[in-house]
Amino acid sequence: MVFHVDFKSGKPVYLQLVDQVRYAAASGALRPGDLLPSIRPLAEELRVNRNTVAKAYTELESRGIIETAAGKGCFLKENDSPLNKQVRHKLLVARIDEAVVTAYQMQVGPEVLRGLVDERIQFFDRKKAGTQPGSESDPQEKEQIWTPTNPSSTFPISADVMENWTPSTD
Amino acid sequence: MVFHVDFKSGKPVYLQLVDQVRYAAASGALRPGDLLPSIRPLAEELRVNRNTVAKAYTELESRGIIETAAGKGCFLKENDSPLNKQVRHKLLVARIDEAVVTAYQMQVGPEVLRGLVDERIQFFDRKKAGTQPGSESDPQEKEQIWTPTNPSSTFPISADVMENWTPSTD
DNA sequence: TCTACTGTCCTATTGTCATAGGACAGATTG
DNA sequence: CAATCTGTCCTATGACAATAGGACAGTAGA
Repeated sequence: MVFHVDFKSGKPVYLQLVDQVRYAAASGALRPGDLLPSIRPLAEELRVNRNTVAKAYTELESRGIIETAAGKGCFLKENDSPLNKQVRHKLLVARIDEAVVTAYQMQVGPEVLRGLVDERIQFFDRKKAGTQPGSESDPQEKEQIWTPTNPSSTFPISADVMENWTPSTD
Repeated sequence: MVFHVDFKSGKPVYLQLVDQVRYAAASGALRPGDLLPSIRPLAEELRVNRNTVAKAYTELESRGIIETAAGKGCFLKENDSPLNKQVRHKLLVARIDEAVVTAYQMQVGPEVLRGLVDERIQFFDRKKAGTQPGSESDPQEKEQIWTPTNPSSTFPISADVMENWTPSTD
């Protein structure tokens, strides 16, 4: 698992790390039981304070995504949210609604939206299938995890998106 | 269009207003050309500073969602984002990925996710159909717009979700 | 033109977030 | 036990976001 941070993105570093772990777990690049990098070395590698990494890990633990033990390290947990079913459903619907509304404003119709959703579901599932124990091909492929481009849900949009800004027209 | 703010949500008031307009536009509760409440009266009604409302409107204008004219007021624009196609696509995929990853962590499988997406697409489309000129049934229904429950993409999750928290198990 | 409405700009204050370093505590290894 | 890993807690600080009030500017209608 290779982490990286973008200081120009405007997004807090600790949230960048949180999302990288979340996405890695969802895509199968990280599997339950996997040991995450320990705080201090990772902080040094990324040139950030160790508390920034610690904050990310704390956040992940509070979301039930990792398990942490002083003296041992941090491990990816089995995928089970600490939230009850009703709350999980509510949380998910909120994200879906956000995507649906965004699709409307991005002038993407329902059919195309459904297609994109399918595409992204497959994108994550395909990666997971490729990392099941016993079916690994190239060990290095496990390192090639994908990271979110603009995980922040609020404007101002991130730098890499702004680079492609044009005043109007398609 | 009825606005309301939740001061306990932890989400900035101006963003709450932005999302309410976004969602109202996507659902058809607000239609192009519609006049939005003017800044001062709305601020007074919501018990917030006028600059808070003004900031929301500025944000909406920068996203190409409303048009504003000093001395006249703010109007909902025709739906056309100022971003180019590539950027719009990128932004949308980011939201979709966020939903897909959330689904994974909420232990919702691909089939159920697809079903939920369909459901929410229809939810917004059905409202839009009901507000097309010439097909209105109950005028009061136009005021009954839906507002997002937890549009914030980051923990801590909003108060209304926390109320339903339980330590574990479905 | 006068009044009353509209939105805009400038500046100040407040609070919180993100980050940082020092000191502490549990676990492992030799 | 000593050394060295691991994560944790406490406190401080800098920056920025969110909100607020005063003064200004464009528009409409009597």
